[in-house]
Amino acid sequence: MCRVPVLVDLPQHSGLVGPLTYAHHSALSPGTLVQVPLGRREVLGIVWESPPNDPAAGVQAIGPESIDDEALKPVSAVLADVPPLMPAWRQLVRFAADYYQRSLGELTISVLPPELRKASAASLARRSARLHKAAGQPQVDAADPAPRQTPPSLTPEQAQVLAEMTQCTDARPVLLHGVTGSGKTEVYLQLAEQALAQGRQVLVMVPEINLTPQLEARLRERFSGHRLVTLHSGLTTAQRVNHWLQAHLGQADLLLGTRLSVLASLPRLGLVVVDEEHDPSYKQQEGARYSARDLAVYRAHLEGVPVVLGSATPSLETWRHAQQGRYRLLRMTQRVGQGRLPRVELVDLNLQPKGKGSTVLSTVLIAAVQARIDRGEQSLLLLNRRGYAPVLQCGACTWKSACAHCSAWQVFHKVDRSLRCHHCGAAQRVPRACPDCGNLDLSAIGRGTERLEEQLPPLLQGRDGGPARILRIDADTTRRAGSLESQLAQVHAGDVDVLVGTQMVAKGHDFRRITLVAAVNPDGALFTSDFRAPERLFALLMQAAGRAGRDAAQAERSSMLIQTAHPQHPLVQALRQHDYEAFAASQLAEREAVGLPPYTHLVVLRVEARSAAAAQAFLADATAQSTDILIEHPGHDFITVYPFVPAPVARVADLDRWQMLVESSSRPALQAFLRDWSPQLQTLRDGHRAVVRWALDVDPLSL
DNA sequence: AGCACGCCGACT
DNA sequence: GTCGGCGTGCTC
Repeated sequence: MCRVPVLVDLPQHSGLVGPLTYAHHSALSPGTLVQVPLGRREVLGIVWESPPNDPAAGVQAIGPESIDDEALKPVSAVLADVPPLMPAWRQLVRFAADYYQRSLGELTISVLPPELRKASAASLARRSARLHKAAGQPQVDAADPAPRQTPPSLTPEQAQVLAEMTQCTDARPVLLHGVTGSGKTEVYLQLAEQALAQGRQVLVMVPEINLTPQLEARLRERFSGHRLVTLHSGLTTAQRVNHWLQAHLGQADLLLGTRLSVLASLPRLGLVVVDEEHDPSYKQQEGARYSARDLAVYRAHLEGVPVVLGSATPSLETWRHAQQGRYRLLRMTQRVGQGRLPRVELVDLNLQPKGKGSTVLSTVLIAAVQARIDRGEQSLLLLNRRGYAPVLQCGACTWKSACAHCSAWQVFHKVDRSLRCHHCGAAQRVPRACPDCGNLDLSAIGRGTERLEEQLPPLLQGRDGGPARILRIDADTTRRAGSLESQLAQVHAGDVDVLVGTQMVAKGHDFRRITLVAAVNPDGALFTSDFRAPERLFALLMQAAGRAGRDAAQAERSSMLIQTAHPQHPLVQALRQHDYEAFAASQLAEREAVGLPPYTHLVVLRVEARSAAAAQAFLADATAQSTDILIEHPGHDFITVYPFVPAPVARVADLDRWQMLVESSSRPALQAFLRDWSPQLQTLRDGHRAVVRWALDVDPLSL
């Protein structure tokens, strides 16, 4: 009988952090998937290395060694049809669990496809057999070496970038900083081609796969002789496990996926591409809160393969790495073809006549839109707020449409006459009269996309003298499957004059007839407490600007209009010049001055409790622990623990949310601190029953 | 986290 | 008299 260490899905607070020991008649190599009994159920496990004997821990009186062989439960089944997960993969998940403070078992099992977790050994064997059989068949693609798409001729910049990346051996991650339309994708494709030619697998990551059907189509077309699979949460459970297995078995050569694909098994990995690396979607916001971009860089480093981070507006973290020389910076400043970035014009809202209501649509903006209609071109109006109005207010008393469950206003949606909370989802019909005083006059304060859509028609005239054709695209109009596609098709067909939308229309889509992009009301993000808001706004507006003027013929007439009351703001000025680097420099200076990332490293302890008092009590204990640790360990210099504060939205769905920030200029020091603190935090579980959830967020996106 | 066992209220 | 509330305790 052999003792087999097996990782199972047990959370950090179970106290059983390492592998459990099972019995098996023969030794099993690490990485093997097994089914084991756990309590009263049968669960998926993965064979692991034996935990290192820690001499500092002294005699292990109650360690697994003390359990005699007869008491050990046997492994129920070995999933022999799935090859063991490779050492590099195991090292990656070990690092991730450690860095993001999750139990190794939980992280490791949770990144395997859900279907695999519950699949019996028998059904898995069936599935795996099918795949092997399919792989054995002469593949359609392999048998028919379709005349490989001849790569388009490269721009000088693309050629230069490729030459630099392929000719010199430089292990650093590459930041490919290229303006929208400069042809970053072609660079990815050529690099992928080289990796594939060497028999390696390629991982291409995108923020949201639904927004990049073009990229998938392009990869499939270009690499028709290779197998490409996708991995994202939109797949059915069956597809997901199939695609995962194809990657793991090495049958798939290309994996295109969202953040979760960074933890897929790719035994022949030869290249990692992270497109739009600045996108916040790469940060997981629950469970193990990992940054897929950061893990991609780490993974590439582990496996000694190149990694390319691409963006027109890199995250400041990445930009700083490039500035310091830790990443290799390669630039592409020209648009492919004769395309140009649109001219940026500012509309100073201070100079607009202060009328009521209509001020937000300046005469300049309306005239610009009308001119596009008259020429048969399209306009895109961006307003990052859905619904009709963010709040409803009584004209006679102080009543406002507050959410009963959150510290937020319920948003007025006129289409279905509802008030909806965008935080907890609570919805109700709009009251006929003020619930407090009975007054019938309720007024909508502020504006969202619905209201913009409603206000435009009287101000515009269609080309044929009829009404202008206006289409709104936001999360509300695209709820049904396929509706985004059909609405985009309308735009492409030219059945729309003016497109009104939230940020979802600014991302990815390649519009050919849009020659005007207008930011209706971007000022909010200039002065929020969210320290990353300016960075996000800049990226969004740069990306939106990229929607216009892709077509050489129209580039001359393309422009972006920014309505702002702060035309002198550095962000606005940088935008006007399409000057990412100036913007980054000004933001970095601010971050350095106030001690924010990338100059410091952050961890946030987030707590959700049934009452503010319960959250505070928990955080008070957590604070006491952390100060004790800092006193005991002089090695933990450079750590600052800040007083706990309410979260920006202090109450959501009847739970009070509080948080405390820990900051350090040294990442290793912060990690060392967390290794001490995290296990102590687990002990706070009992004694704080009113705390519903808490989590450590390492490298948080927002505070 | 699951999933037990384990004692106290309203119902076939 | 049972069905079921969720309190606390364990999982090799």
